[in-house]
Amino acid sequence: MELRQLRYFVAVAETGNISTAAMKIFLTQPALSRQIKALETEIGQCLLERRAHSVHLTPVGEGLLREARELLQHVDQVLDRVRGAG
Amino acid sequence: MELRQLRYFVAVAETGNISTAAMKIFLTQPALSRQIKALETEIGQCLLERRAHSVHLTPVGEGLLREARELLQHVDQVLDRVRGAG
DNA sequence: AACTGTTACGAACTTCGTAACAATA
DNA sequence: TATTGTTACGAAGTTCGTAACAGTT
Repeated sequence: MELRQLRYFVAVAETGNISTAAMKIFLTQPALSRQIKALETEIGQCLLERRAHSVHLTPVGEGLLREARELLQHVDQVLDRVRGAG
Repeated sequence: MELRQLRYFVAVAETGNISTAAMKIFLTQPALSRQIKALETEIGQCLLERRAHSVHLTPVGEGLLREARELLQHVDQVLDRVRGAG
């Protein structure tokens, strides 16, 4: 699991739509779609219900969204602390 | 900052020696040396004092070691929870 | 001389973007 | 038909290993 994938997933979850999320993070739809799928494969769980004009988080996806946000905040904390330690 | 780099850094910190750490994680010395240096560059802080037959953590490095361990535990927690959520 | 870490360069791997496709309103 | 997500394939970027180097005991 890579931090990049978690950041991508959060973007999709917040947008509810892969295309728009891809634009927000300066990526193309296919690249984003692939990374989300890779994350699902590694976790072994379905994170999104693919619908016609949007994607909807599964319960597992909702859980991961909360966890991912906390984890990414944690990463930022670490960076801030270490950079400030100089 | 990548999780991979944090894992590499923890390995070096625990071993006190890049060569041995590299073997433990099935990597070569140059690859490990580069990634540690890249981490230092990104953080903007020196993490290791390079000595003759070993490396020694700077105070900043000691701090990052604690933070990195916590963060990597956090990552494992997230994976366990999400995988168990199925 | 034997051990450490670093730098240079080409190979392997991963991710990316474009193009073509499938599905739904 | 217009919008969405997915799959295929070659290009770009990153990491890796080998080789050559520099420093310390």
